[in-house]
Amino acid sequence: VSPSNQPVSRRERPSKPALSRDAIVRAAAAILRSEGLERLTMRRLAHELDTGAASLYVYVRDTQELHAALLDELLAEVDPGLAAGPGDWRDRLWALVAAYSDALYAQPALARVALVTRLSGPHYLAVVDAALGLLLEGGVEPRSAAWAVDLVLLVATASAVEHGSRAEMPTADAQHEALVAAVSGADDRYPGIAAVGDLLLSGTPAARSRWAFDLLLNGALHTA
Amino acid sequence: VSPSNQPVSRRERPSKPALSRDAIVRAAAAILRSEGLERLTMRRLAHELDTGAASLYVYVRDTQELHAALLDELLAEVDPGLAAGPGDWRDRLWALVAAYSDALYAQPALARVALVTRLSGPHYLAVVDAALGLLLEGGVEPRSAAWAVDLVLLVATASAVEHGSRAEMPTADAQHEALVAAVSGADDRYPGIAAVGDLLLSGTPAARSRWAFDLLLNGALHTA
DNA sequence: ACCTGAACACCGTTCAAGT
DNA sequence: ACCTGAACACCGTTCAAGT
Repeated sequence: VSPSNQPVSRRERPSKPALSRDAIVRAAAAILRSEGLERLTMRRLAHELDTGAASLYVYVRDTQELHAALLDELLAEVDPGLAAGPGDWRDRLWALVAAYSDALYAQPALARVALVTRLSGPHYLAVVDAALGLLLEGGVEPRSAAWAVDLVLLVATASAVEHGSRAEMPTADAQHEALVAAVSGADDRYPGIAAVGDLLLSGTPAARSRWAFDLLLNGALHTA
Repeated sequence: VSPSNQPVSRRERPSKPALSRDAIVRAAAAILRSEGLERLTMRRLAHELDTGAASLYVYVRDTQELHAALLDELLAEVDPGLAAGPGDWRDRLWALVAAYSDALYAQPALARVALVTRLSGPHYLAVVDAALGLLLEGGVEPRSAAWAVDLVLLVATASAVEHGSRAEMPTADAQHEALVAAVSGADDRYPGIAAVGDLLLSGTPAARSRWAFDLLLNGALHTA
């Protein structure tokens, strides 16, 4: 075996990186960006790294752990500095939450991960921390703030799951029309629905998100 | 072919029902109750009905449609009559929402379906209708009520997904401990988290649910 | 210690062919 | 029209065997 053996083989396949947890997460993030989480399978990822799927399990416990790592990477896009931007504390908190929402709307499949796993990555903690700081600045009681931050992020996450999933589904339009038909056909069987009528499905997603955010803040300020 | 041919074959296999959408949904519900949604696959369901998986596609578009049908069956457990029970409108709305939560907590996998598909089944509509009626009775503006009912059910659904998923996951404890460690180790890097400390993870799920519900109602009453 | 091929135990959905 | 077997195109994870 000559000493030049390894360099030569590197020159033959210059794209093959050494296997490591970092390299795996980076390659996974690249596939996520270009093809979506659905196409990011262990086999596909291993293929990209010129190895077999089994080799990945040396560095990653399972798919869920990999997804959690990718989600925290995604949340790096949310700038906690928004908490120190212009406007009053409500506006700044909204800017932060909107940035968090945007990140998840871009990857609805990862939003699902955010709902299912307990996150504790540095970027997630940075978002929680910044939001908490603003709630306290706004005069929300510490215990209310602690519980409210969870609720605000839960609503943002669940909304991203909801809308993102529908955007991906081929049957989403048919489902929406079924609901529209049910609501406009509401009569004595559903008096409450009949009473509010079109209001139930009114408003843009953006308007409803902002309204929900204001409701949550008002609620946090008025609930012991 | 003798006239007694069919009865005889029925006696030979008395458990084989005629294939129909209804029979399929009923058999699916039985598997769901006894083994959970994870084990309810098209192949498994077909096996139970003494047929091949392909035959199911005559009556059901795909797994998602089947899941939506099962979810509406599950919501039959939520009694809209709770809206007419004792107590003031808040108590009755809470009873209704708690019943909805309980149903979803019992089947977290179906709660995930509730988040991802637009529901329009009769039992879902009955819950929405009853909740709307109570909000209007409580003096919430019609538009606020229309949007708030969505938000209240979204929070209940997302909470069921969150807790149910964690109960199912083998790594849930490790994840929770990672978060506990991160929160109690918070220092200057996360001043907001350090400020509230243990409050972030305090309270039972039941206490937090009830608090979130009150916050949502207070918010609905204080948001135009 | 790290890496691998092959295997295990499955999936949802489609489709040509039968009745 | 309804039903079927077989196929298509895949999965995540484990494990004995190699280096």
